[in-house]
Amino acid sequence: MKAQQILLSLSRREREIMDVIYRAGRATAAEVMAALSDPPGYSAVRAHLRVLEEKGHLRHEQDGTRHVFLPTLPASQARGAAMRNLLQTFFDGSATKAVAALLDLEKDKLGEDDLERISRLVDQARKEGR
Amino acid sequence: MKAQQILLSLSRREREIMDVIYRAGRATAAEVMAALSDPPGYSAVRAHLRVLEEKGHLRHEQDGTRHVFLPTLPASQARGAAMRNLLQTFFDGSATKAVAALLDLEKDKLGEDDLERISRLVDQARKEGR
DNA sequence: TAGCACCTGCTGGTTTTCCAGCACCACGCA
DNA sequence: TGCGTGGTGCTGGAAAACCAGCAGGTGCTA
Repeated sequence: MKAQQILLSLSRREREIMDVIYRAGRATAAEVMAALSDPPGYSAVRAHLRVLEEKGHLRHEQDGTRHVFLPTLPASQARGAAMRNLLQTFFDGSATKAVAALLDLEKDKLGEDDLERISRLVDQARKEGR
Repeated sequence: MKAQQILLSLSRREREIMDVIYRAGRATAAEVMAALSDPPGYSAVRAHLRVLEEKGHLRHEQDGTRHVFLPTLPASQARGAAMRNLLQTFFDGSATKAVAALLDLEKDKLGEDDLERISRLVDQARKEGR
């Protein structure tokens, strides 16, 4: 399945749950429930997790007696797909515009060292592009 | 309503439709339908648009005999909210990581002039931060 | 003016989502 | 061993989403 299609195949709650799990990396049902906005009951969360696992978006590992859920699609790929989508929807496909928005959005939080690091990233990209 | 909450208040189709409209800036029902994946009938699209308007996410302008729909929330704010959300979900809140992913994702498409432009953006942010 | 193309508003029924409840199992401990 | 805690799987029914169809309006043109 194409990563882009995944987003469209998820219901609202399902997407929210996937977000939580990507954010955390891995999570138990209780942790997912705690992170949800306006959380439903525990069994409801579990039902969603089961469905997501059936659909192939999640898998779980046994940790003692309970399950720890993690995404099937590696975070790196999910990141890429999400970023691409954002780029298309809001930035006209232009990475430059996205960087501009990013810098503006975070300007209060970014320190000199962060900017220095970003600067080096760009320099490196220029070298490689040559 | 907080911009973040908006994302959660939309159903799958609704979100898809909002994406289409943000992408286009403004669109008629027919245009929205054309842009949807696995598109439903024309009346279905119209029903969604009506609901979205009732919910306050869209408004429309008259263009001759038909309606052109546009987002209530300005694109700039929607962009910010979406970016912030992406940052939190996939990049641990770190703009630096996001830029790195962005450069990597688009490395084949970015020309020297793009990188030059991005570089200047960073420099400017550094000056302003001082 | 009649017919056509294209739009709008609304409604009802199917499908999907969403959730709480229930039965059961494993473990720790008095 | 008996009980409490905290996990699991499953199910049915309410609520929401989704969609097609229909009635009606407007403007164009033959």
